Amino acid sequence: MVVYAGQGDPRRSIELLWRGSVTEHRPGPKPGLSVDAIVDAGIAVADEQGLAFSMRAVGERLGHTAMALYTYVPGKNELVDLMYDRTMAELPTSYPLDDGWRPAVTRWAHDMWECYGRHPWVLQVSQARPVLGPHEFAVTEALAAILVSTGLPGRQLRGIVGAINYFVRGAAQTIAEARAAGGATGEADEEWWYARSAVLLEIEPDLAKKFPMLHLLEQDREPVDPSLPYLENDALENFRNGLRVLLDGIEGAVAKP
Amino acid sequence: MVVYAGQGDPRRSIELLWRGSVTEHRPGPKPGLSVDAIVDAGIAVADEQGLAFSMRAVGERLGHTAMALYTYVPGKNELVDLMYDRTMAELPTSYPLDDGWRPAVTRWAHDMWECYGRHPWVLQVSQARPVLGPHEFAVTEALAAILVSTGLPGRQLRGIVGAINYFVRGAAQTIAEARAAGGATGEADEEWWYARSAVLLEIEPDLAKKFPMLHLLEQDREPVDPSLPYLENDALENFRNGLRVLLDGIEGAVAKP
DNA sequence: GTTGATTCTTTATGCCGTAAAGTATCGGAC
DNA sequence: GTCCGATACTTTACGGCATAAAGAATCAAC
Repeated sequence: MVVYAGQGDPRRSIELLWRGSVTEHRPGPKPGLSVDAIVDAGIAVADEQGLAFSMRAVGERLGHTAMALYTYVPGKNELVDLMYDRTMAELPTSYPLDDGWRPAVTRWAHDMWECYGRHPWVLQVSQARPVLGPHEFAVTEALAAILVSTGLPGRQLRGIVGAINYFVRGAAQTIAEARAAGGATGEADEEWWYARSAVLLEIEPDLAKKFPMLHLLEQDREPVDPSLPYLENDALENFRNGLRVLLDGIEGAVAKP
Repeated sequence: MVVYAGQGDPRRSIELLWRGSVTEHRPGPKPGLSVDAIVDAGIAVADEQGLAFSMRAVGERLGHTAMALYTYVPGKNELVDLMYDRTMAELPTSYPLDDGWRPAVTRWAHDMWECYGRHPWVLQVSQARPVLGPHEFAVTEALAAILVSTGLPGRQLRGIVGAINYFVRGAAQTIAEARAAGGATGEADEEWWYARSAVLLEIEPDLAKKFPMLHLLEQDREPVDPSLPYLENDALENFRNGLRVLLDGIEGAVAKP
């Protein structure tokens, strides 16, 4: 299931996301943890195990129990929100426009793609309800800054920003989850794929005849980067070609009316 | 967390997906259930509760215990695979090309968008590892059939098929999860949104100055369909405008070399 | 009538997030 | 210096989940 962003107390969540340095504290034992440390540990655990990580795992990585985290963070959902926004802090907040908007958007998309590759669990955090954290804002601001330079009206730019986001996210998901699922069962993704399609061909031998267009689509293949495995090659090729088409569409809109 | 497709025994999964009518049975009590009935019940429950539905809920809807399901289906993951493929059966398997590829793709995208709207949980099923069911194949075959008529080479079409899929999926997710999250907390999404952004503006009053381009992007708004709530209006506008840009990009590729 | 395959229920295991209650540690007030 | 109350953290416990294991009921074939 997907973890929805921000179902807890809105004030508490937003304060955690936007907080400055914070909190001198008066009485009581000195804190052995901090929100920052917990968020870092959470990211590390999620990088290994995905969003299905447990609070116990995060606590243990910090030498404490799961319940210790609840002193700093209201619950797992809010922790995921914080992890998400922290991850977005890895990305640049502006891109040079010297060569125009197109190379800048391309770089933005590649940076985003790589960030998703480093932290695949981010793709499982709902993007519908924005986490509304500062770094998420900054990332979108960076893309918006590039696109505003096209001179297109806001109405059209909103659709474009969405399209780029969806595309990068989707393309990244294809590859990230392929890797993750292989890891989950202990199989390499290649093996998984071959096992499935072998069985499929055995049960449904005339697959190519039943779905001729899909079969046609699979023709005309050559490895983009021979050092990469099959599925990643595929994903990379689709990412580049798809992005090119999308950018062509934007170019058309800029050129026209 | 996301439910990954097909982690069980590949042979069993694929047989379930592609099985014909199946199974006379010899001794033992007559089955009170069937795979079909379970899949239907699963879809009904998931439509209400999302992918976090429990096997108990599905069993009870059929007047049985959770464990009864395991006679027919290896586990929850496989059930979700079956539900996914069954849902894809709602979509047309071909589109007329009388007016060319562009209106056909537009209709495909709208049908898909609406199907996601009816069954939002589908958006949470991993799309990385295709479920490899017959109806999923058929849906993609339909899109491929349209796009092959452009005459573009497979290399390029694969990226385009991906881009369209990702875009529709992403756009549908934005709206579907907005609705779902509202339902989860019992708030309407409008209220949720206003509560969050009110707190945000209170804590960070000069938001518009910190992210000027985002602020600029939000200008130039007018409701597409006044009968719809705010967020849905937004999503619909972005869907239409984004799709237009994407199709323009394809048109450019068709016209050019 | 008996055997054995099949359906379904019962029970139990081991996860999960987190509520509640208890313990230890400290700063400030007196 | 002593005590109060807030804070940090642990322990224990609860209800929920998927599903393994074992048992009860049902029927066809011999």
